[in-house]
Amino acid sequence: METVDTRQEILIQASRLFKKLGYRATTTREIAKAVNIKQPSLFHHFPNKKAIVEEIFSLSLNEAAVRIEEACRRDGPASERLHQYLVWDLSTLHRMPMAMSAIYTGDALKSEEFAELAAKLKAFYHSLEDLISQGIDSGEFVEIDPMLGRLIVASMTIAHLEYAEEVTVTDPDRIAREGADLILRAFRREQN
Amino acid sequence: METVDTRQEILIQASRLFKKLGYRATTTREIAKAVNIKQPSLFHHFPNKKAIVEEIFSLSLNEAAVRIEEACRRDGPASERLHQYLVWDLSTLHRMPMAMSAIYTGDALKSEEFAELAAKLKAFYHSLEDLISQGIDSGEFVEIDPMLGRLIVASMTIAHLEYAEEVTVTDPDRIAREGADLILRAFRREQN
DNA sequence: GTCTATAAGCAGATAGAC
DNA sequence: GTCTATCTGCTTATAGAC
Repeated sequence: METVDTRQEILIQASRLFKKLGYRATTTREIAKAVNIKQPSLFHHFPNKKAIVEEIFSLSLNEAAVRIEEACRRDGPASERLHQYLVWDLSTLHRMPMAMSAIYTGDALKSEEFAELAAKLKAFYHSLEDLISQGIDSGEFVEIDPMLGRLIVASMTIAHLEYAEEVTVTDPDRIAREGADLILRAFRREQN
Repeated sequence: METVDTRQEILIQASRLFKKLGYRATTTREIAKAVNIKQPSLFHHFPNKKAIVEEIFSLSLNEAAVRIEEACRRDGPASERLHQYLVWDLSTLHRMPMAMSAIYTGDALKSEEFAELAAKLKAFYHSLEDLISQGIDSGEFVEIDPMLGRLIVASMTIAHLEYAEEVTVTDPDRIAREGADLILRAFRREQN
């Protein structure tokens, strides 16, 4: 077995355990057992436990941060730009072999140990609130506090992610489109 | 200071720490420090750390489980029964001095240690899915998997709870009504 | 009802052989 | 690249004085 496979397997098994037990409650011994290696072997692939969660996080957040910022700056209806972003986000996440909902649901980034990751996430949330504000100003969305809008988008994204992790996804693109539609329903003003 | 006050204060401070750090990551020393007592004094009020989280959980779940089941069996439009339930749920949670979102967001009930609590929550979710199914069958709600509907209701409830914990709530009833309206928007079919 | 002292166990991480 | 053995520190919880 090549190194890269073990590395990938660590990320997959760790994400599933983080989802089930939480980051702090998941021990490096449990991760190692799921990967079928002994606990100290983990430290050949990652310098520490924190680095595992950071890599899973980066996998989903780095590109998302760029794309949401782009969506903020583009022209056109805010609801369409948000919809496009959500379709990309959901289809990307649905394709990943890791249990991505673990990251946002879990306890990891709430502790001060992960202040840097939390700051990145905060910047992402700021762009999302900006985009929602644009939609409220243009009359596309109902008038809610953009912060509440952001919390709803984030929580519904996680809910949809958890749903897709339970049922068998055959067409990630279709389920991503349905998810984006559902999220926008929650605060898009009726057109007719 | 009376015993009951210290007990209550432990529940409040513990819930805030559970929300911030997660159940497993919050140490009994940290809880004790927040309450201004020493760590072993906690064990005079609660037999163990688990009992603290169980009490916070029971505070919100016991009555909720009875009420959602009643809502399932009553007559009338399912959307109205769900709305009434959500208004009660949100206004009750918004009035509590504990950080109630901690319980559902957190890592606590995912571990096997809390299998009993998880079973109670599962029964609650079952009733919620039943009520959503009724609304889909009657044409009040859009046609989605009831499981996805349940995940959305639960995640939006938590989002609204987190929102109310951030901003200062002056009128719990009004904000509860607005929250229930917003949650139902997500999958109620337009009437006109 | 709160304290100090401490037990018993488990965590993440390192050393060094193979 | 994986192993066995082990260190150090921190965790929950108990014992028993006041």
